[in-house]
Amino acid sequence: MKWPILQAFPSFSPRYLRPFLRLCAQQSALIIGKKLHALILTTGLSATQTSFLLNTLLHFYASCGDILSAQKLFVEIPHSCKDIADWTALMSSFSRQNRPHDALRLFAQMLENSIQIDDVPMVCLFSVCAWLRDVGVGSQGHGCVVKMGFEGKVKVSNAMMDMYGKCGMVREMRRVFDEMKEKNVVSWTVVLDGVLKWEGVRSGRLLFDEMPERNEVAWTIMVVGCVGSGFSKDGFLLLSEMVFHWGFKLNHITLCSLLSACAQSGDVVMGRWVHVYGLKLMGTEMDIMVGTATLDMYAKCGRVDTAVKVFECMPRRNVVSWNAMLSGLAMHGRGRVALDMFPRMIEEVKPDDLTFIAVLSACSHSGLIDQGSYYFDNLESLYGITPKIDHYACMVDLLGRAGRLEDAQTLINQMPIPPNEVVLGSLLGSCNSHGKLQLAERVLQKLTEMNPLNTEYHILLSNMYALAGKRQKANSLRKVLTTKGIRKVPGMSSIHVDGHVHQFSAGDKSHPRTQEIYLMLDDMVRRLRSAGYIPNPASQVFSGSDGIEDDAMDLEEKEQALFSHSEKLAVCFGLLSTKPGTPLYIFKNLRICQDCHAALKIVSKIYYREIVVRDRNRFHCFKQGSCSCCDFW
DNA sequence: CTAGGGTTAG
Repeated sequence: MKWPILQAFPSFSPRYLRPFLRLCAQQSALIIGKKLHALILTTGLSATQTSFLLNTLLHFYASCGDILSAQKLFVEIPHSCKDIADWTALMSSFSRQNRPHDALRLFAQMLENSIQIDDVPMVCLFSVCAWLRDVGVGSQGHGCVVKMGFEGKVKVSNAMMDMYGKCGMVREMRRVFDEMKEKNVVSWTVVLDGVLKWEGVRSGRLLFDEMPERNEVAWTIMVVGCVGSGFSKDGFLLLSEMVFHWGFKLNHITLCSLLSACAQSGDVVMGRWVHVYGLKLMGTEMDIMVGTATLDMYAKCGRVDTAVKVFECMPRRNVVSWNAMLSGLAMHGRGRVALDMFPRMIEEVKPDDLTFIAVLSACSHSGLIDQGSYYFDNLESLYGITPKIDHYACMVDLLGRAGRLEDAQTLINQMPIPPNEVVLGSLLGSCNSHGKLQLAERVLQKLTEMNPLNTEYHILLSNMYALAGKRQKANSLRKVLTTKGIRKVPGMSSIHVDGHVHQFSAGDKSHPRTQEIYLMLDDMVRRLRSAGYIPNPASQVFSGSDGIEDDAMDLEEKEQALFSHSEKLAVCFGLLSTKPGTPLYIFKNLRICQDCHAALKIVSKIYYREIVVRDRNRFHCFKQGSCSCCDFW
């Protein structure tokens, strides 16, 4: 056997092998490392010599993410040679591979085995708790830190603050921060992230200005925080200051986080800027991750055609890119296109379970029942994928939307896993669209057992009662909510104009241009009526989405309430603040209401405007009197 | 022959 690699070692001994294995670990060169491991076992090193290498090998496998091999070595290492670093290597490997519970179990075993814990596993513990949002275990960890006197270790405190921040315990986080004698950029950055998330952009900005030192991470977090809270203009100003004044270069991680923030908030203006920056930085050799984030941004900002273009221009694509593309098409109701692309996908990459969530939801949003059933039935046999609860949820959705509620129920009964909230919530939604009151009652019962705090389901059923003329039942159901003191999430619609996000709630009068908006609304309703639109007060009760208590209203009031739904207000503002003929892009946090859906179809026609609405479920593109969802939602 | 393990930005 000739191994060129052997010639690299003047003497085949741990002394030379160890640095080589470390290099493999650093570079994640799993194959080469494995060959070395094989050599070590076969080349006749003495048992003592080999045992000197076991820890290094463990570290190598742990850092390459080959947990199985790492675990095997962990068992093989004799007790006398196993120390804290070996435990920590394995634990951090679990945590990096998204197996937080295994990491926690290992930590518990360390305690059971009376291993003297030092600061490093503590950092790892907090990172796991942060990921799990488990402040219970996290604060126990805090206790350990105090007991063992690790508070002075900056990294430990940073990880601890991150844990508190991720869990929403801002006060705890700040307390730790204030008591730290020695802080570094990371400390400030962690706190900045938490404050932005839980106390808002204003407090975040104050903290940001106070920071003694800001690296590109801090800047990115600040910009993302602005964009995420609708402060688009401030975000953009900060981004240009970061790049042009301070000369920070954006790397692919920064680009991805910015793009994802733009996708979430619907900020296509900044999204485009970031896209262009990426193009200049990388040219046609666009990084796969950045390319994927870019197409995802365009899709989620309502520009699905641009998303397709970006996708087609990517020199290489992985399964994530394909999944993003397919689910983008699904959200836009382009189920047919998505299915046509699928054969091309399986030539390029191996589909995973997310792929089929995209495919099934594409079928569901486009009413392609047969195709959906086909893929679902063949998941295992053709693609080797065991259906998970989310796939069942898609199928229940698909059947339910199509009115096949019996089939949906049968499927739920056949599931090997008990149904979760998503599955039943989707079934309830279908009961609603198909007027199955009795089934809805049963489903609601189960849903309330699962999640007593969710108001949406009660409102849905209460609206169904109201629609069926059972006012008393409807009201008593609503009373249940009020006596429990639970308030529903208010419906909000927003629109980006000139770098600002304008947000509206139902009947909102807080906008500086309220007067003009309501004049426009009057005009709109008048023109809608003459175009044949009949307001549907039932859907005021029915939609429940924009939340106006409606017990005592007469018909006229109900109509008025209907007219001032948040999405209509946003459209009116859009009509009067953008150039004629330009499309309007509206974002709504809940599902679009049925009356608004009917109204916007006509608006798109009589105002010659394309109106794109992103609601919680999908996109609706209103154009010349019809909607891309084909009324199939 | 004795180092090796960890935090923030998808």
